[in-house]
Amino acid sequence: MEEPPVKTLITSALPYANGPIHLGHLVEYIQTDIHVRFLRSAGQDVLYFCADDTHGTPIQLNAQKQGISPEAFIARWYDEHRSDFAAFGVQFDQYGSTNSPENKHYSELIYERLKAAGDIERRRIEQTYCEVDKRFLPDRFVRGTCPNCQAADQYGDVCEKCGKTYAPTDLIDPRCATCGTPPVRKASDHLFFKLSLHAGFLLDLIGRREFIDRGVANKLREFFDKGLADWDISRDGPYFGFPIPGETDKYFYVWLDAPIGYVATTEKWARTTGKAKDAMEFWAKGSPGRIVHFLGKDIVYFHALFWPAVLERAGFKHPDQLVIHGHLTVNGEKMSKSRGNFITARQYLDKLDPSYLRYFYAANLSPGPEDLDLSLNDFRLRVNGELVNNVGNLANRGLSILAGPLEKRLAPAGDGPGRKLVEDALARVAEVRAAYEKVELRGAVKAVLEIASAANQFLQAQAPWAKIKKDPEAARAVLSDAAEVAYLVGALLWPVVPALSEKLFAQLGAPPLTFAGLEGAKYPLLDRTKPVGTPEPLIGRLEEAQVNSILASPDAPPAPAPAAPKAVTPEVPASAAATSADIDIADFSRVQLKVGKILAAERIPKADKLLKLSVDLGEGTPRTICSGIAEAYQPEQIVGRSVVVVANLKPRTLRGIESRGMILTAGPGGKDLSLLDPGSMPPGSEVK
RNA sequence: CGCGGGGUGGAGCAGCCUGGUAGCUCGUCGGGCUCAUAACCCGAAGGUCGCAGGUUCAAAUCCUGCCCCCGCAACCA
Repeated sequence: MEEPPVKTLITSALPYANGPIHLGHLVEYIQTDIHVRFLRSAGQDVLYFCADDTHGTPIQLNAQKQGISPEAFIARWYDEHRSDFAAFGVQFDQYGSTNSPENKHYSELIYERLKAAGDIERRRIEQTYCEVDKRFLPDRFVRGTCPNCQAADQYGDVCEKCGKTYAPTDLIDPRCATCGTPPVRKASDHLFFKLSLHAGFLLDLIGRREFIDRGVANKLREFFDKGLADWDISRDGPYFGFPIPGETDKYFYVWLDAPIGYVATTEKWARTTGKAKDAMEFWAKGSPGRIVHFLGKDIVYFHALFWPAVLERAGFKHPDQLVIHGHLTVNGEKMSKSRGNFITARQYLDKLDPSYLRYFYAANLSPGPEDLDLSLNDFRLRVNGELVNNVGNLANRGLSILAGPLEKRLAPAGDGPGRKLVEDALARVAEVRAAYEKVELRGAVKAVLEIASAANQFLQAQAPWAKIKKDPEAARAVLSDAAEVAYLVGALLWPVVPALSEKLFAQLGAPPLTFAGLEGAKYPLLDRTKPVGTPEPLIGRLEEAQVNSILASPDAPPAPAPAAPKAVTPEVPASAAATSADIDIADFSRVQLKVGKILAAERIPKADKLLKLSVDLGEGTPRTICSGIAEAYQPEQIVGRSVVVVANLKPRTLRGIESRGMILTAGPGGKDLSLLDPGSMPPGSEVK
């Protein structure tokens, strides 16, 4: 039965052009790439698009800090992102940018259509404005108390406690997140997308199981329970983004034009390749084909609510499916610079082959939003035990006899004991295929492992290395059949580790085998008249030290040595693309460490972890330093103690108190830390 | 009562939606093989599936309550 190939347009979420690609990003891109490769291998017509997300205040401010234009700033990240993805074998049909003429065009088009449909409303709102920074503060740059549930320190757009969405000016006691001063209120016209009108449409959409994971849909329903708020899609200048047509000094909010980047990148692809007239062949309402977005659970809100409603109202096609993945943890913890387990794509690539990571992610990924843990120990053991020892070794052990004493010739297909092995393996192709289709990657990997394992058992039982002495042709038959399975395994694992599969095909002297090629395939798969190639190990084993070396941070290795002072990780500007493991002595000497004596200590109201300290650094006037040690120490027990202080740290306001310096401690934090003790040296003494 | 995720042999996980032999990888112990990347194969030990109730002929799986851990967030500079 020939079905017409399904045309599928697949995207991964757009990485923000404000920092390096890290292993957390790669969960998504690798998951998506594997799915795309599978569909392609199965003969489907599939396109994979992505782009850099380039607009918004953080990028503007960071560019400003570096004294370059936002355009120059995002250009750097664009190149780096592309090369990182390429190195991991993530193959886009097109990689665009939201700061492109195509995106400007579609952002304006969609906006005009929403306006024409009566979905845009102008409202004069009071907004927070920082007179120090001379700008309106984006939602995320205002903090304050939630007007709905009184929770403290909430962002300006949505309360993390009660889920209520509101405007930044609704906050009680707001303050500027960058400079800490209380902002003033200033009126300004804003444009709203009337999301509230489309609750019915959206509820129906997220109720479809094929659209989104059920658990995620349940979570999303909370927004409806509270009442869907309209969506403010404009921002006042200064802002890095597209000017809104017909308005003065107003720009599209970054989250309006970011997903439109999917459309814009489609357009760019169409123009570049000439394979379609324009993006509307895919995105116009009623267009044939499927649109599938892969994204992380943190941005479901935008993709499942705003985005489909915007598309629908603008006469576009909304996505058919959202595949939501969880977040990456490293050694069981959230990946973060301060924990020392932050691993960038570059750091990884400097040390390890991308195939290991692609394999490990696949072996652990299901289609749901569960988090994935990259425990480095587990990573090594699993990769070695499954990919290297089982799959890799299967190919190598059989081929080396064939290529050696048996002179690279395969046996003609026969009815020997290996035939059943191959036929049993072929019988499982449908299962593997089904798992890939459901993005149940770990299920696919598991089935492949069982197939490979059966072939290893077969070789063990048949012992061709013994047979060869008396009956070389019997050995040849056994090894040829084992090679069949290796060939099959190569095909089944190609979406996961294409580089290894291709290597394997070459060693077998066989053409690439695809899922499409396996459709109705029968024993034998290999052309038995062709000689095999030269075997060599597909991929080496991972050594413990090698794996640990991808953690560049000095306090990361499971140290037998006493814990290093935790706090010395300097905050590197996001722009410092080069993340190097070691610093030289000059870097270290920039940190001014001094002995300080604690003169007074008190709790800070409503702060669980902070103590306000008065510390003598031998400077005449004692300094005020806030330190997060309240869970480990009572104020009275530390008065009079000597401590080590970072003296030249940039002052920072914590809980409204300016803290000038940092107290060094050892240990993981919380209740479990201890102050570093400089002994009896007087206040102001240098520490080095 | 902030929201979410989770507690299954020594470690990490699957199974739970659609009740009915507790499975996978690693580790441990014993054996085999020697072609292969100290790899491969066979066998064994090891779990009252967080706790307490309930429903049922039958509960890891459904219901109720409780305990604990993690994430988000943040005041860890």
